[in-house]
Amino acid sequence: MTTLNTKRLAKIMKALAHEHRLALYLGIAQNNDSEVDAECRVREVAKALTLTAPTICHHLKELVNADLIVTEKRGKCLVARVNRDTLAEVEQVLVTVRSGWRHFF
Amino acid sequence: MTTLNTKRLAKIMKALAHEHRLALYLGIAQNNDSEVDAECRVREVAKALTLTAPTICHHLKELVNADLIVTEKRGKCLVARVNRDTLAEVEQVLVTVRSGWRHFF
DNA sequence: TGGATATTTAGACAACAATCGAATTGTATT
DNA sequence: AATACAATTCGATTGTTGTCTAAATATCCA
Repeated sequence: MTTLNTKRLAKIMKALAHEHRLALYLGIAQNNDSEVDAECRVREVAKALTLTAPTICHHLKELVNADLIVTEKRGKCLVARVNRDTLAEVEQVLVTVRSGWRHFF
Repeated sequence: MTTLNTKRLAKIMKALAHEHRLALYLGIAQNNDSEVDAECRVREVAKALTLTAPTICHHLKELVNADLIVTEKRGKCLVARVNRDTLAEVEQVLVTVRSGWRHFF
């Protein structure tokens, strides 16, 4: 787990900075608690977003790359779940900033 | 205070999604608690980031536009401070997502 | 093995965004 | 009013990214 410096934080933000990608992320988060996180996210969500599969694939890669989600192949399909640790890290920064911490960078 | 839908959240994220702009934001946050928030942020931070004034100006506008900061002109100079409400809103979403809320969109 | 379904890669294109230099506007001071 | 300093606007350029189609790869099942 890398330290959350400005560069890495910017990368995480960037991954969430696009409406479609954010919706994708939130969609994954939604279906995340259920033990049955075992459907084909990609194709399913693709429809909901009226985007093509390659585009979704591209967005997924960015989310993975920012450590926001992890993916796993199950049979033909791909399942994804959010990485709560990353989320917690970001939360931490926001709280810190909001409460006026001075030693960030 | 607008509702924090996907679109608006994406916009906020986008404002923080660039390394320089994030650094700018964090810099503003840093000098924020002090009652003496009364220096020329822009030119000052511009030097720290090795960017030109127009570029900083551009970034500031995006931060303002995302409701992340508010600016105020004091004499020749510009002072800025973070909008904690927006920050709190985002925090709220992250906490919500992390704890598995299902009713976001 | 062959067909069906799902994801990924590759390549192309259009839209967007970051940056700069030059010129402009605003404000204070003399 | 003139000068000096700070910020902004404008226009151009360059690099990045979201999206698509077409093709490739992977996995399951009959």
